[in-house]
Amino acid sequence: MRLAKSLLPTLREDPSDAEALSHKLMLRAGLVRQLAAGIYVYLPLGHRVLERINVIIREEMNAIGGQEMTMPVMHPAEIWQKTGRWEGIPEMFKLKDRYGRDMVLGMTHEEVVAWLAAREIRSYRDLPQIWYQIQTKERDEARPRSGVLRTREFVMKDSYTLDPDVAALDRSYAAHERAYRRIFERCGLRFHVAQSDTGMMGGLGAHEFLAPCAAGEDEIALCAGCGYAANVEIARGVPAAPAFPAWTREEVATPNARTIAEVSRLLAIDPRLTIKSLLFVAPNAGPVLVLVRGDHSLHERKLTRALGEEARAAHPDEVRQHLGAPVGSVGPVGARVAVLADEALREGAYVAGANRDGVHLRGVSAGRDFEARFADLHAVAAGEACPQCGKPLAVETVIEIGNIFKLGTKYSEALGAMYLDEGGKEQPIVMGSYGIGPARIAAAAVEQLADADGIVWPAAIAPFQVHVVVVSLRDAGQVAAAEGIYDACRAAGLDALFDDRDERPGVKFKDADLLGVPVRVTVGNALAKEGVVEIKERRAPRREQRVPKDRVLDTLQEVLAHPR
RNA sequence: CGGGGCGUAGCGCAGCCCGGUAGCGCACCGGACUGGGGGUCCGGUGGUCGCAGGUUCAAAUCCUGUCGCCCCGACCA
Repeated sequence: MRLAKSLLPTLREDPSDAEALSHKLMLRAGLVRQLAAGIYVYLPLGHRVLERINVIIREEMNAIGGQEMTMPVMHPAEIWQKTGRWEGIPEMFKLKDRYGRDMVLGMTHEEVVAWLAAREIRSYRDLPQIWYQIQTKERDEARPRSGVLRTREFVMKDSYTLDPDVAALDRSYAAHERAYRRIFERCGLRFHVAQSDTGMMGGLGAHEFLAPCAAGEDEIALCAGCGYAANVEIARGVPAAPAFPAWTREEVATPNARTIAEVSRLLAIDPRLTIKSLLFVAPNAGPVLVLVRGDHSLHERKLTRALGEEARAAHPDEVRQHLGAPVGSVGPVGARVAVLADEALREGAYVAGANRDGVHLRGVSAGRDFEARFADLHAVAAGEACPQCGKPLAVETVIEIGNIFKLGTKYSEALGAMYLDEGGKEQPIVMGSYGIGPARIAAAAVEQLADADGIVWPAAIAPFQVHVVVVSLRDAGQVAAAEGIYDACRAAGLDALFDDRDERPGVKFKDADLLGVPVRVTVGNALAKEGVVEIKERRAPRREQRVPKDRVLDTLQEVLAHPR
């Protein structure tokens, strides 16, 4: 591609709307433009990156027997009503056709797959199947953000497995896990595979593929010792217990001290020796006093799981009503509501609110001073012990780039996707569903590899393999040599970008660094003086080779064959 | 949905408090010089100041409403 006449608008400054590194760089390097909140145009360069990622995904999906197809973006409401997902999903775009019929814009395709399977799959002999597509999804996100990382419209590779039973599903699931690992490895990403919450998809199990990066939205706990990795939503860490002083139970005056920090400072104790008491109200169970250790924070997803329903934080007047004391002075002793405590509080004696303003209780122990149900409730912090091997856990910020779910029979039963087994008995098809976000792969690669000068693409997903820069358009020798190199690259099957603009060299070099193409060939003064051009790797700018112009292609192929 | 911020030329911003001819840098167009890390000089083009209403002799500026975008949180198949 020749730059002079291409739509490749680079920006000298960071756009004011962009915060995340990948957002800034993808805008600056001319990969994308934003049409509306969470809705993006992919310009030619961005399109190329996505296509290269999609090629890798296709190869690996085909390798495990995936069959590519295309399902509709727009669906009749009926199939969603049958599975019960028509109601209660705020992200669903709903619309009506001209006759007033309800339609939905697809955010995922379990319903369509189950509908299709209900018509086309009849016998155990038809199973297993792996169906996939690379197609646009629409989700009315509450808060699109971070550029291309969280959008309302995005392309997704979604695949679905159909199996006769759970054992077969396990095999399809394992095949996907292997394929996903290969895809992300080939894309040049650092990533982790972690157990995850099955969430509203329901189902038998799930894993997420997570790429560490600063702009991430999730956190995972990782164990370097045994490889344990889990989203903090479900990760179980074992916090070290503090040294408990030999307290007898007594009241202590804590005037004007409400927060854990204030109380522990006033009493000159370790915050780990305090209990944080939070009143929640559950729709069915009513008020629940939730306890975590003073230095811990409650993870609300864990609370939801422990309660079996979603509770909300109580209003200050509700706290007073149920416990007779203001927020900050409440505690479990004598509380006339159910108490749910984090596992970390099973042992030891703590300082807790006394349900009276200005007073706390010292030496409070679960079991002796109050009754509580225990559950894992606190968000895992770095340094807690691994639940499997006891080594310290690390916590990393990550972006989800793929997920795999064992769905079970929820969708097939709702839509009548049945088959006849060997005994002639009708059985529901066991489904799995699996997603990858190509745009997130691209953004995660930018986040992980960029340096101060711009993007550094992994060779496998770079928009071009070679970036040819001619220093001076006035020098006919340079131009002829650069044209020759550009033509030779293309003839050899290398994707090349040719900066043929009449710009000063500095502008071209800055843009080349910004765009992040793996290898740059510079045709400049050294050509006339020494008969050589320069070949430089984007990721190793200090290493530069000077090669005669007829050796360029060989050198390029060598460099590209051994990235980094 | 709760909290905060911002909408002025293609991009980045000033002007707004204290009403009175809409400005700067970059980009863009023409010219001259220059040519290895975002050049210099000369001359230009380009703006319903997000939108609507109000106050006023006069509104980018004050008031009311509204739309859009960003950030934090909630949410997230």
